[in-house]
Amino acid sequence: MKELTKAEERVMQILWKLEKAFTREVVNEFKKDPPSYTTVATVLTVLEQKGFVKQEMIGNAKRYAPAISKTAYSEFTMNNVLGKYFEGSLSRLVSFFTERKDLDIDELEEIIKIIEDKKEEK
Amino acid sequence: MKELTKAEERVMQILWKLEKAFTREVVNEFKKDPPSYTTVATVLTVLEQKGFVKQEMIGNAKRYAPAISKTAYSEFTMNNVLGKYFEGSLSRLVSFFTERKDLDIDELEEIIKIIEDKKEEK
DNA sequence: GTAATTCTATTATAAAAATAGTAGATAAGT
DNA sequence: ACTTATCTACTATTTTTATAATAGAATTAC
Repeated sequence: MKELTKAEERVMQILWKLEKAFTREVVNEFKKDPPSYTTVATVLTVLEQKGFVKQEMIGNAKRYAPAISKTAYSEFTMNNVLGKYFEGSLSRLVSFFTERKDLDIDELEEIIKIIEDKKEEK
Repeated sequence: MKELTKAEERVMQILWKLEKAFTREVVNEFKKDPPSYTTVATVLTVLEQKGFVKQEMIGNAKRYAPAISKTAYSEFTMNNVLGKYFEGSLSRLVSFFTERKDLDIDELEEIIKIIEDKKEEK
């Protein structure tokens, strides 16, 4: 998988949210400084060429949908980040966060619960 | 803080590792397909303009060092990723990993320990 | 059924990123 | 001292990304 560019990523985030959308709908999701319709159309075309979205014709218009799930792309991104900044270790990442962020008790317990549950499974 | 471009990031990773380095040394760290000396020199100049590195003259050569720590940049990057893919929630991220990755018991326990320790503190 | 609107496809332009060559200064080897 | 190598500064080129205009097909509104 290749990395999304900024413009592409913005559009993908919208598509992941809407699940299916016409170009017009994607444009409308930009709250402020919406790019022009044709700009979005171009980005969608590129995304299709790159295999990130698929499209189907509805009447004369194309409706786009993600061809790659947000989850799959998240994993790709996280593996990159994890590899580059945490030597591929999740515990290092967690450690980093507990040091740098002021997490509240609830969040800490939530994490423990998640991990404990996983441990049970094994 | 602004995001590093790919080429910039590759150079920064080397500088973070070496802590201090002359252009030549940075070039030599590229294992395969090393870019030309002048390419690296240009990237370093840009990094300096952007404030990511600082430099000092040693004889007639510049020795570069990170002006921004890997930790600080990691945090910046993680906040971006966390915001975009995990609604800013660390527990969601951890949950994601435990679902998708086959973490071994040791790693799981390591994480619990980290979190428990933090909980103690509070 | 004609005018206005809405699409896509094609092409264009601009901006940013990546890569590197050249010139001139400096240093080093012998 | 003079040749060779090294380094920076400046400039140039190419590639990629971002943005959008234009033209023409299709659709909709009246």
